[in-house]
Amino acid sequence: MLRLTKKADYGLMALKYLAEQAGPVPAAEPDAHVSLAQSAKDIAEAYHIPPQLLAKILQTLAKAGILVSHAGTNGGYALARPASQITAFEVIRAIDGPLFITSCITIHGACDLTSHCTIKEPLRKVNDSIKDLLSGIRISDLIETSESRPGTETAVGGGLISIAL
Amino acid sequence: MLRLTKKADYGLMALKYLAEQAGPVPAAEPDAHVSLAQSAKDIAEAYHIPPQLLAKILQTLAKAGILVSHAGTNGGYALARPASQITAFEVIRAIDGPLFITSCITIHGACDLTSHCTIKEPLRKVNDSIKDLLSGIRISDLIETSESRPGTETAVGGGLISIAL
DNA sequence: CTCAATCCCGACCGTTAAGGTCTGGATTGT
DNA sequence: ACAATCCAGACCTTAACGGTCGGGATTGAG
Repeated sequence: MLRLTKKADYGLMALKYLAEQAGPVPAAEPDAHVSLAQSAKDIAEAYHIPPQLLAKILQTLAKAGILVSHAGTNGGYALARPASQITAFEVIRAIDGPLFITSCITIHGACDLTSHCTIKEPLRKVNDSIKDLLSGIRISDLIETSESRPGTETAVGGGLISIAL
Repeated sequence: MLRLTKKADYGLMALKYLAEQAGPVPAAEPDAHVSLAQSAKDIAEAYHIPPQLLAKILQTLAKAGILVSHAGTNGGYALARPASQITAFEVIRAIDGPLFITSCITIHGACDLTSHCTIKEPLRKVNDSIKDLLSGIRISDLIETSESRPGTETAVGGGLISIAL
């Protein structure tokens, strides 16, 4: 439950990969274009994920304006913006669709049980909080975080959270 | 995506209902027993949800120690603890099972793609944050929150969130 | 100009889990 | 003894997820 789809996972991985390929920003030209084009096939191989599936995911991200694509030999995908300007939220939303923690919260705000579903409001706030949470994470945050010595069980608990109900 | 199951929804509603039935704490006896017994059938009717399904949910919650049950005529379910000591997190966990935002994070911490899944750590923190978020919500927070004049579109944005990556 | 490497798109399919039902049995108050 | 309730498990249906396939449209390279 409350699970991200694998597609979203794959999408985030791919974006991270593209951000890394761009290099740690050559310092010289900060506006040099955001990342080199990589083919779907290459990225899929790098992470051992089904190429055809990843292809579709990348297409989706391109349609959403997160990636730019280029057909032809040596074509591929590149970030449409710097990695620091792409949030996990928009990626997930682009791939998995709108984010609703509960079936009560639909696009129109109404729920099938409209009147009797007394729990809607509080959950809606949780929903928004999660949204804010994911909006605060950028692709650039994903790279270089992987430096956790294996075995050291990386104390994770640091999530400082405050929610106002 | 990232959706709570309906079962969890129903469970929360039922708990809220039980908490309300207990009354706004008679002020006199704060330790008077937490709530009156209500049959699964009654609760189901109150919210128009399938009785047999709710029955199973309540059984699950009873097994988890969140509710106490009593068979026989005028039997039913009651909160095992005061509503202020039951968190949304434990309810959801009891009903939907362990909370993993991504398929990468399993019970053993490992993921199928173990080595190449480079995104695990950051998402794990998101996971923990959501857990903390839900742990901060108690059943008692759910009641009386529903006072939002319909039509006033209740500005929701107040979720104060800070996450430390 | 042709060819190969790409991206693009829609159809298809198997598996799984969610949501819900049914049936039979075990408690317990009246 | 009986009716109301909880308990437990098998069962079914549907939809979404994860993945595959095949055909078509770009575009750079030789």
